[in-house]
Amino acid sequence: MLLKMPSKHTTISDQAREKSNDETAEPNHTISLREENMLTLIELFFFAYRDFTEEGDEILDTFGFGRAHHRVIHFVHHYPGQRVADLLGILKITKQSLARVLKQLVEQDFICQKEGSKDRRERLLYTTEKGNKLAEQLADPQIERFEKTMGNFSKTEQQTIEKFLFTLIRKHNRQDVISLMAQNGHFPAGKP
Amino acid sequence: MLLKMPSKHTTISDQAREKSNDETAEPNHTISLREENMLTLIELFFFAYRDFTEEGDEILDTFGFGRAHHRVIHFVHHYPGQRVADLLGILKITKQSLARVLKQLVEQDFICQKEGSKDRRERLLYTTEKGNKLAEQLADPQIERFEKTMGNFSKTEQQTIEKFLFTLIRKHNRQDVISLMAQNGHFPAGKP
DNA sequence: CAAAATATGTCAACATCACTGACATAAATT
DNA sequence: AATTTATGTCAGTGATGTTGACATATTTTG
Repeated sequence: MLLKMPSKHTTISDQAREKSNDETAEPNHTISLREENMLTLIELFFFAYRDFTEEGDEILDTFGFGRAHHRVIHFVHHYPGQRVADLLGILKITKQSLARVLKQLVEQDFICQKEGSKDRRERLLYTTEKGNKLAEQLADPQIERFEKTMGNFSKTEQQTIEKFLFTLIRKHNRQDVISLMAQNGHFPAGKP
Repeated sequence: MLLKMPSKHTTISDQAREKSNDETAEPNHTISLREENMLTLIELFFFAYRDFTEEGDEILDTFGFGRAHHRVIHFVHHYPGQRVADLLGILKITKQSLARVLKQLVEQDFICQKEGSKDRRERLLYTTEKGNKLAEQLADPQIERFEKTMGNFSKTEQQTIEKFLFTLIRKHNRQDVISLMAQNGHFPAGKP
């Protein structure tokens, strides 16, 4: 299934002609070029994310898991020792949404829980060996895709891109992201 | 709810200490710095998209709509005269998923359908006046957010960012995106 | 023209993932 | 001792996605 695929009876120029003949086909009179450019970026962002998430799904299917499992196992793997509350803050989902997914991952031995040493109410989350394997299997194609993409850009450009992504994060969430990534010695949008 | 929020009894340095004392807390021995940098970008991409999609939801709630409605009305508004099949290719969802949402939007007079002039089987999709209003109401905060973000970058950097997003799209989908955007005179990753 | 392909719509059944609100337990803090 | 916190769990609900089958109208093709 394709977008506006030129076919025998409908070429792109046909469509353009059709559109210009149509009285209801010009809703964007009031849109400035600047806004139009932003819409292009917004749509590219949508398509990029659409494609980005598409890849892991086949792997997940073979385990009977979905994207929610992916996200949980990714963040537990990359930031071992998270509390449940931390994960809720990262994923911005409710406790019940997380609980269902987490329960499955623990029962099937992808994730294990350890009592907090200071606060024994806490359940610190770690991936098991089995979980590590799955996490890496899921991360590999995404890493590869980003490596390929970033390979097209200079170091400076790569910093621009990192800054762009960081700036898209809402202000009130940025410090949380920085704190999280600092756990692995990473500092988005400029190393200290 | 926050990420690893420093609280009275658990500071970030406490957590670091706890982590380094923990024998299961070092799963990433085999990960290269390059891969680590990619994981940072991947997570920033996730957080950026998470926050990006978050904003429209309050507006949508007041109409009893969800993100699926948003996506449909956005693309119909910005690219008037799409066929149903085109929309399926853009959103990459199944006919039934689209049908449910589209039906609601048509019934409630946000979108109208016109018989194709060449092929009368086609239902070309357009937004109504009511639909235009909603589409613009939904687009405005996103446009504003991107304008603010992009305002931090030079023209050259902005081109880098556009190219980055375009390159993240899977190769076999890029031509479709180009064809789509060409309908509005836009050419991602380099004007011709 | 008759047959095949195409565009769309629709039905039933189902899975995932999100939500809310209420409540329980254990442990820490006040 | 009372309160707050971290977590887990229950029941119910809704949005969004899936598959597969089938119907209709229309266009294209042999």
